[in-house]
Amino acid sequence: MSRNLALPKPLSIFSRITSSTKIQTLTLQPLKDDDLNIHNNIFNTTFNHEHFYTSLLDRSTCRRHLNQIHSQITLTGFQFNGFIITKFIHVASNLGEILYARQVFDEFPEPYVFLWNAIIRGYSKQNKFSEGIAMYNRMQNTGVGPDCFTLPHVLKACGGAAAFEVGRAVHGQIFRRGFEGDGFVQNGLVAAYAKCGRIDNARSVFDGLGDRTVVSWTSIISAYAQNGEPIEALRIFKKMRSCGLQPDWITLVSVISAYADVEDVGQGKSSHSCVIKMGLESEPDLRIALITLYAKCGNVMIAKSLFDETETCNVIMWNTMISGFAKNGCCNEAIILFEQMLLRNLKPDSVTVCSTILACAQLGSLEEARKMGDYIDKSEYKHDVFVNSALIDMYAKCGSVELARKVFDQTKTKDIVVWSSMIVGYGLHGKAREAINLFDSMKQAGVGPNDVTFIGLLTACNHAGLVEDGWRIFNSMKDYNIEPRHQHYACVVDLLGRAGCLDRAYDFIKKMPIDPGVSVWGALLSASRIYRHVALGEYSAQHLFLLDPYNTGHYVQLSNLYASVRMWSGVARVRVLMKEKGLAKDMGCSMIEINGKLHVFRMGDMSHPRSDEIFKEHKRLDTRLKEAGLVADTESALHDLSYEDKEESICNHSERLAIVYGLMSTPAGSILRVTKNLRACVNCHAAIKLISRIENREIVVRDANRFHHFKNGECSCGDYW
DNA sequence: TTAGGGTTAG
Repeated sequence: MSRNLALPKPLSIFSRITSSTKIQTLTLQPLKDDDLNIHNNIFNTTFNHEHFYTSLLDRSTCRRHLNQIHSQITLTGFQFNGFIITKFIHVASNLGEILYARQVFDEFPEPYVFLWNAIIRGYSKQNKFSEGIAMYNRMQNTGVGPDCFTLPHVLKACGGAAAFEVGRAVHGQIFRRGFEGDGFVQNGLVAAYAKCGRIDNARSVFDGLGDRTVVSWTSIISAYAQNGEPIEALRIFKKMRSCGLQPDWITLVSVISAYADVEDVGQGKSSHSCVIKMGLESEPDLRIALITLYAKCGNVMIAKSLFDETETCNVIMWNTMISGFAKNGCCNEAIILFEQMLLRNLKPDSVTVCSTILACAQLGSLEEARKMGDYIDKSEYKHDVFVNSALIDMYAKCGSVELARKVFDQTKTKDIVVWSSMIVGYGLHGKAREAINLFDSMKQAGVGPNDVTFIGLLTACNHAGLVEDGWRIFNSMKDYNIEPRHQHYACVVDLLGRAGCLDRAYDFIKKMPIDPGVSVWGALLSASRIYRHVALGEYSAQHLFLLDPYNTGHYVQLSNLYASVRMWSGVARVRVLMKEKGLAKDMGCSMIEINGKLHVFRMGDMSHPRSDEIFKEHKRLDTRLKEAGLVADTESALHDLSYEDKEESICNHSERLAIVYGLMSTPAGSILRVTKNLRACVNCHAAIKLISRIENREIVVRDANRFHHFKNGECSCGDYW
């Protein structure tokens, strides 16, 4: 028998060994130290060693068990028994002891295919894909050919490492060795190609399958779902059903995730009922898919109740809920959940901290960001590339490009995402020179740019008004074989439009090789509003109302454009349109953090406990501003108010209240940081510049679009936003 | 011993 290779004669000690029946009963119980002490309970000479060691290994739960079993194996001379050692490698790698498994593998003189399968499987299971592939190559170099069990494991490794070329080579071997009819191998190929993003290759393997099982269907459905084609995934799912096949729980995970991607909460809900009908609602991984679905569709409370109902949540479930909160703007809830995790002594993984960092970035509070930064600094994730790029993004979005740069400088292995995050960070703050210089250093470091790098560069040029640099950068994209996407075109339109080159912007749109989307028309409308170009503004708005009819922002922009040229009838028309669609203007809202507590203000907000003092101080400041020469521009949108009313409602804008409260509650000379949900208005921008001078304060405002650093009466945006 | 899924950064 091949698996009994090198089986030595039993040593004398084995003349007194437990009976097989006794071992059968033992397998039902967890391993105890006594079970390992085989010297004490040995009688029977018909003992089956393989059975005995398999039983012990099956019940092992830790490295200590493995150590003891391994020394027994060696002591009894079974270290060359292929069957026992294969089992050992299998169990050790399942327990995460892949290095130990490898050590035992290396001690085996001439491993045959079962042992190779076990070690390759071990590496694949532990996500050590390149090691798995390396072992596969070594196996072949030693003259051992793969069998139908080797191939699915090595294909999994190819998928995990996104090693398309290796996968294709394996595919060739499958043909040459005649495994092309094996269902397991074929499904493995579909999955491997899908994970490499080669959906066409995956599809052609699937199309060639004679016998399609639920696993085959699930493989191709998830292939489309993972590659950004959820609609095709769902179409294939329908086809599978029409062939009379019932989905199992893994199929449903992929289907629900496709519904989440297309944000079809209705169909998602019917899958949820299907899950309940099939009695699968307590399956943790299906819960994760459902929580993602509800969170992505904006039903964050349903997601939370599913989360709360779950007795023992695993890390991924916590991650799903934290990122679900963050994506729905519930940043505080996300951070609180992270803190709860720590309080319960649950160990966050790198995904958990990335999701929480994202929540901090969205919240915009530098204080909260610093806390997170300190936590990471003391954690094992200090050198994680994902975490570092998230931190760079967070600090930049929380107003401190300096802290972002500090993390950037401390990041040892800088991948493209780390470089791009920093470039995008500079872009956000209008630091175009720094962004372009960093781009040069990046190229010198041998890192090639990607599409996001260019978004950062173009945004930087936009905010700094560097039209020609931006134009040159956009045109250089083709040198790097990067196809511009909607956002890049929108950046260029914005760049040209803001600089007043409206005709050039419009020409540019006409020549675009792809259909202009919301962002492109939005940029043109915004430029038309700045330069009061009614015809172009109306034209852009027409497109926007078709493409994105429920976005309040477009209506407000058009209305402001009409108001700026005193076309009150136009303003009224837009109002009617909004009413018909059931839309209301977004309420401006600003936040400031004082001593770790967030204070939120809306326009004319009287709800703050210190409201009286705030308004008194506001009035005093207003008088000083007027004395310093500030005149409100009352010509925008508020045409149906009297001059005084207009002036009052402008002065009561939320950011002004937040700043007044900040001035009252912080020591002289300290920096104020305010976050606003909409874009800063012209009046407030002018007022804040003046406040920074007369109060001698640096004020950092994050609006919906970018950062403004106000200092000594000037703003970093150079009045260009 | 073997295949399919779910959470994360710009």
